[in-house]
Amino acid sequence: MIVDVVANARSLLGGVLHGHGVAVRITEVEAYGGIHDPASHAYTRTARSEIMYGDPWRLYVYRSYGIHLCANVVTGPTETASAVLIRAGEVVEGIELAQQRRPAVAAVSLARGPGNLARALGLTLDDLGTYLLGADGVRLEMSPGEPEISAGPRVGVSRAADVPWRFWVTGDPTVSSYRRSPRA
DNA sequence: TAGGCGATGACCT
DNA sequence: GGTCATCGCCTAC
Repeated sequence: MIVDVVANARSLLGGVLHGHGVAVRITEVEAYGGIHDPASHAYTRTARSEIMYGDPWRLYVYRSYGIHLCANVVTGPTETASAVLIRAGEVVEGIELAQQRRPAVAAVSLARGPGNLARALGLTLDDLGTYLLGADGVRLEMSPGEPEISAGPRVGVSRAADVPWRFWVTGDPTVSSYRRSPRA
């Protein structure tokens, strides 16, 4: 199960996430091992994390620091609450719309960082629970091959801060920079 | 029921 | 590179 979420996180790199009129090629992700991972929201089962215990390939959107939204793919299997946080991507469709949502930002930074990515895609809490392999709304298009991948510790987590479950496309300019939690 | 604290980003130096 | 805004959620009374 832990191995699965890591494999799923890696396989999401290079895939394309379609939002509301904007699509991004995923360049950076983090794996969260659900009930076995102290850094995961699902480590303790609450109303907020309930969605992650359900069926896989659903969208988990949560609010961070009161303002930002972050997007996760629930990867299952059911009851393990494994999920993959989408941290960054490259806008490949609907650049004009993304720039409209994020004025005065360089193209390479449009979807750099989880909060920025969610904003570029136009995600809201209404998208919570969307089935990502469906035909409508927010959807995920898997990539056939795997790009060259680098790994490192996850950004901003205070627990399990040294677990190298952050994966990114090697050398890609849209990948966000590493910042360790001050409490780790 | 109240207090503390983020899976962050923007802005300032 | 460092600091701070900001508020919903979780945990402990």
